[in-house]
Amino acid sequence: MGTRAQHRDTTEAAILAAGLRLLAEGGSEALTVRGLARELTLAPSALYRYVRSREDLLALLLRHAYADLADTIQAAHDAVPRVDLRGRWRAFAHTLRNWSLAHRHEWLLIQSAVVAGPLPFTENTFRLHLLLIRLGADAERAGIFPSISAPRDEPVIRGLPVLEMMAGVEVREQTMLSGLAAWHLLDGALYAELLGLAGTEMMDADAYYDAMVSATELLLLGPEAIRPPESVDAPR
Amino acid sequence: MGTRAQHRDTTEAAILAAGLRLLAEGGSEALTVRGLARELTLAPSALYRYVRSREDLLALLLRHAYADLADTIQAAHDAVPRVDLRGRWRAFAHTLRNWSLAHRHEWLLIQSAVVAGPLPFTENTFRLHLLLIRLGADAERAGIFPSISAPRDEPVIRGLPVLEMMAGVEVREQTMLSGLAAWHLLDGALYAELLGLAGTEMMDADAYYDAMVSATELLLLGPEAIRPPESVDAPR
DNA sequence: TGTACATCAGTGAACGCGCGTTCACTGATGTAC
DNA sequence: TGTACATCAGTGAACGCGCGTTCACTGATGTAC
Repeated sequence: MGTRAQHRDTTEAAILAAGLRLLAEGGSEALTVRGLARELTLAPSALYRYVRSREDLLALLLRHAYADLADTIQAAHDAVPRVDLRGRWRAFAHTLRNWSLAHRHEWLLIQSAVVAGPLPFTENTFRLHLLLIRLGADAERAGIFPSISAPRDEPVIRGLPVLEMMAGVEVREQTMLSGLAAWHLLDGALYAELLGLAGTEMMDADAYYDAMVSATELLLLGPEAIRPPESVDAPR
Repeated sequence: MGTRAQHRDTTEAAILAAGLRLLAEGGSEALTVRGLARELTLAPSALYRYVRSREDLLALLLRHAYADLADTIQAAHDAVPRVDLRGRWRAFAHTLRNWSLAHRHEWLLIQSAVVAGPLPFTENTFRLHLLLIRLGADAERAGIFPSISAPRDEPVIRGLPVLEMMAGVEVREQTMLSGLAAWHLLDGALYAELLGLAGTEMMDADAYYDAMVSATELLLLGPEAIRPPESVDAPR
């Protein structure tokens, strides 16, 4: 690799790093072309050698965030023995929160569709969905079926067959719906916590999230699977 | 009331109306002092007779949105007979979505904490919390207790006693936690739908939300309370 | 009923700001022969 | 190994833009006596 190519790589890395820094400090609003140039002590125009527009820049960071979140959760999930369904879900839930707290603005970027228009769906976009569907398939194999109401004649999740193909497993629609419901529950709680919505100031945040995770377990595993109170402590 | 006071009232109303229009069309970014002045064919500076700053303007609309949402849900909820616990919850859940779809950007304003700094907590801020706590109290009276895991020694919701006082009823913490979990679940689903997050394009949105509501019922009422599939159709 | 003064809505010009993006340029790195 | 040309990173000035906010002002509405 020549000097030129090397230099380009390090500059691209520097752009990504500085972009994440700006994002972490001031949110997506703070991520401006000129601000980034300042951060890198470059002329603003120089950035246009690496990026087509500000939109592009945001999309770049969005992709990075997606991939990082998916990597982190995947790793934590995969570290749990396959038979430990509850443990796998808890790894998902708690890693989701930990990552989000550590990367607030990246999470908000992912969850806010700040980047307008048709999003660039990368292969990362659905990695967590795939993780979820496989977990659901294993749960079904273990005889766990969610008591969420059955769908009508028409499928609710039209794309389910595609996801099943990608995941290499099949699940009932209800199983997938339960998984998504549980995920929504966590996301809703995280929005509230990260945005400081009304009510959050009166919560013990950690314990509150634990309670929310417990609620998702009720959804996914049913009431008989809820542990007795004294052993509720979730992994950090 | 003199001509002057009358005029002031109508102008204030016009500002609110035009503000909501701008918000509906372009989101909170579109709500600028100059844009609003244009909308009202006024000089930008004229608005400073009615509003201290742009922040103030956003806070004004935020308060309005809060009140409107709470009013709407409250009314729908109160129209259901008190004994019909499921019906009351469904009224909450479906009115929440209907209002949000009809007022996307107002809902996002409420849910995004766009207005920085310490929010002006009005008496509306917790009206839905109070509705929820009363519903929970009635559920307990009917012998329904959520199977969400019990809290530790320390309370998770430190402000619960205050809410109980405001609501004039008492509930177990678990009951409140279940209610909040259910609410988060709906909010999470709404964020996904309104922001067009990954995955939403493959859903039948109405049926999907119905499934999410069904999941919340599982949380709140337990599995034995889930209706058989054929009568699942939710009220619109 | 009339006069003198105070209040207040609205004007229009101006301020300084930071933004995204373009463009002609310089000088260094790479390539072909 | 050396020369001629092409590629490419980065510069610096400039563009037009819309923004929030201030300020001295005008003219109409209200008030006190």
